[in-house]
Amino acid sequence: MSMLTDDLDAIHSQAAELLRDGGHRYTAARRRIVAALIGAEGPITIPQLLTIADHLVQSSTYRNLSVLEEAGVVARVITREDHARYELDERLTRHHHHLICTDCGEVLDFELSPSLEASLDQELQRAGQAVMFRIEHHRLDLLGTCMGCS
Amino acid sequence: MSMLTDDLDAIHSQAAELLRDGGHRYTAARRRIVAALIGAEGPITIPQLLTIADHLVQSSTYRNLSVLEEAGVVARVITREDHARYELDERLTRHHHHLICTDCGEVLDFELSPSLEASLDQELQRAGQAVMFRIEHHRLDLLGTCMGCS
DNA sequence: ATGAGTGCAAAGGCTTTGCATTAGG
DNA sequence: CCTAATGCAAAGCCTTTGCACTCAT
Repeated sequence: MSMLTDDLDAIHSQAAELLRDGGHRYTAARRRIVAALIGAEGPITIPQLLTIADHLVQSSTYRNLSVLEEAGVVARVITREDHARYELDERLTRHHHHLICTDCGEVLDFELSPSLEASLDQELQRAGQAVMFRIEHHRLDLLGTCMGCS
Repeated sequence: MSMLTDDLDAIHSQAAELLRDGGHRYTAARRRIVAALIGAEGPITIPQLLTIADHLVQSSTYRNLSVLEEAGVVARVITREDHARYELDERLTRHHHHLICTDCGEVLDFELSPSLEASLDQELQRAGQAVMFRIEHHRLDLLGTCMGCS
């Protein structure tokens, strides 16, 4: 999720605020994590994160990603691999979906047309009500083969 | 995915055939796994599976689920938990989606209206082409709170 | 007979935790 | 100051693997 330079400060500010709300601090290590996620093309694994960003300790990074997730700054993305993937939470970016390559595991972002997104939401609400399920959000992924692997 | 009694034989037959195609056997243990999945309301974890069905050894069950998945008999479902979940593959059942309780982790099946499913597919194809991604299938889940947890 | 399948136990590998130290507010 | 955060190492936990035995064809 690469961003305009203008948005960077906004993202960091929101991250700081979300953390404060949860009684946490926006430390240098957490800022490094967020910065790395801003620069990524899509959700990245923890090994990738540890490679991209310097001065990140594995255990602290796991802990920080937990805190950041709980605070709503980042979101854990489930694919099918061993490694968990993380991205910035949609409240700091935009609602989007994922293209997951079943070959190499890489994940790309994409967006749906607003109209389809709307009718989808509508019907999902209906489907949820039918089974007394309170829907918080949905997750739509495409599984297939990416350009490099096909 | 509970089924009509009439469908049971068909499912087992298809399972046997899919396995044969891959050079595998439809053994008693594998039949027990499939039977347990037929009886489930949705994707179940391996601990659940080991509890529901008797005479299943953990390591063999893991191995068998791998074989069954590779053969296309079962599908691994990704949620957010520690335990993997499995269900019968859609080719033995029907295309459907999941309601995932973010509280207790349970997963229920549901279906979308055929018309929305169609327009969704259409737009997803388009979205995939835009980034040179060959789409095999999609995955749509609802995250929220189930009746018991709300 | 012959290779797939099984069971038990041990090992792998991602993730989490204990604990002493450091640092942010 | 005082609590959150950090680093290092060790432990956890789901899952996989080695190996000898059994079973299906």
